[in-house]
Amino acid sequence: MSTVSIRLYDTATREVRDFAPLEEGRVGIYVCGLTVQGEPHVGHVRSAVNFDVLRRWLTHRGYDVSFIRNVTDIDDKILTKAAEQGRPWYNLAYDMKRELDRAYDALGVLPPTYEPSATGHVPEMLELIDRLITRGHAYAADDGSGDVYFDVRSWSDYGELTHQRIDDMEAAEDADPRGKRDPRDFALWKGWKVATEPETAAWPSPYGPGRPGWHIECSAMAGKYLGAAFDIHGGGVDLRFPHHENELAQSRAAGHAFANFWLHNAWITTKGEKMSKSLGNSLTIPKVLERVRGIELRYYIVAAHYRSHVEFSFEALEEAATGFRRIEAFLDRAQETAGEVPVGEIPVAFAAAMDDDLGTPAALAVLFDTVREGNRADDPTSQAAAVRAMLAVLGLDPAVPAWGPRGGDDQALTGVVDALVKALVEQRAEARASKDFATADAIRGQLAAAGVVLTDTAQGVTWALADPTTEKDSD
RNA sequence: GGUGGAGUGGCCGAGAGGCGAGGCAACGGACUGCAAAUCCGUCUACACGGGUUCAAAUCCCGUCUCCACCUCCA
Repeated sequence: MSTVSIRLYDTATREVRDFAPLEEGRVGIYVCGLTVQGEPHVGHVRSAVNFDVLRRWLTHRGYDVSFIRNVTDIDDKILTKAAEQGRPWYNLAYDMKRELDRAYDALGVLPPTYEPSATGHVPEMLELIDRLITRGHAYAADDGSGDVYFDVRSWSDYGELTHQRIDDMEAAEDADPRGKRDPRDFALWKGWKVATEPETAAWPSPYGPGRPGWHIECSAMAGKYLGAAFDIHGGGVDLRFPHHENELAQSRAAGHAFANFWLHNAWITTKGEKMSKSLGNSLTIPKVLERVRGIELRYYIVAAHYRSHVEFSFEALEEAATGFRRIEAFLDRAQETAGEVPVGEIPVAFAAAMDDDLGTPAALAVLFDTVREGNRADDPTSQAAAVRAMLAVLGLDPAVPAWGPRGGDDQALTGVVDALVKALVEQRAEARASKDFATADAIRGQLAAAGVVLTDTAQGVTWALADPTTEKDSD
């Protein structure tokens, strides 16, 4: 196990480096999850899928992976949106968290080892803040606001993650310096604004009632569940600065070595702009899943390298889905000719691609090569087994029960339809045997009209539901 | 102003000095009663201008265009 060398791109050093865990055989990963303030969209889910693949690959390589992904369930936006909607902030946050869980499930993202939430870790954050104040890297504002800030000037390494110098940074646009000593100082603790904020959003602290700043939660929770030093910290590119830079600064200033590798996934944009800006909710997960299945959306995401910017379009998504169905069709055929296909060994070339900074595109090329080889073979069992192994490690094995029956249909119903279709298939076979092709085609036509597609193969006739995406152009 | 990233064939999307990634689409062929699927084959590109090299999509210089971040956006 320890001889395999996985290489990963580390944002901090700006290079692909050999990955070695701090502790033999174990890997700790902390990924910044979402602020649960709205419905999750394709972009949000990309991060989750990318890091899910990382986790699965490390697990496949024999590491015992501890995977922590947080939920930010209190912040300015949650408070603002909840107020707009006239409901308690915790109701909005909880609601959106459940929505997010559904999205993760729909995309086959494994549950993390643990999913800590900010509101559940206020004491840990306060402890860290206290430590920073004691060490001279943070201060309580003297403007009576109850805010506590991190003192960036006190930490000479500030900017090390994104390689920026403090003096080159633009000062905050919000202009209101409040009680900051330097405009770049960031909030560790935000005093309760009695006039505008609900009492439920304030926690007691030595600095007065308030709530945590954004960055401090990740430092506190990563420290609690993964230790002062851990292997990998992940998130979207936008989080590099300020979020990760600040996490790093406050953690190091508190005396923790913190993350060894920093991984960042690139964006999915639509029409050249960030999804969060895109009009309306057309790209929320539930909406997108009206067009393709979750496993197909996942495939689309996995087909691009995690560090490559992806320009989302439904055309490209459906094209990808078509490609994925080719893999599924191969597995179906293999199963029909050879019975249950086991999960086999992963080809060396596939593993090499994955070891090289999670080269999923190259890995998929190996997968498709294997599919073609299997389609050519008299007995496709070994190729099918390899394909299943490769899919499994990408979280794309359609045989995994979590994906449910094909097309989302009920298993029992499928059995009934199967019996009915088989009866018609027999009638058609008789017609074909007596060269009555008009009747044979009529039967096939009837089935097609009902959404059942027949395929004649050397081994007999099979049926499948028509491609749902081509049926759904009505709206 | 600072820090990063990108421009690849009809489309998506890899690669990062030589030996044509892969997928989707299209076209031709095989198979088929027909179709579908599958297989075989075809089309085959690196934003622009210079340069280095036996050899450049890949390295260097310059130009253009686009994107992200710069204090609570994955």
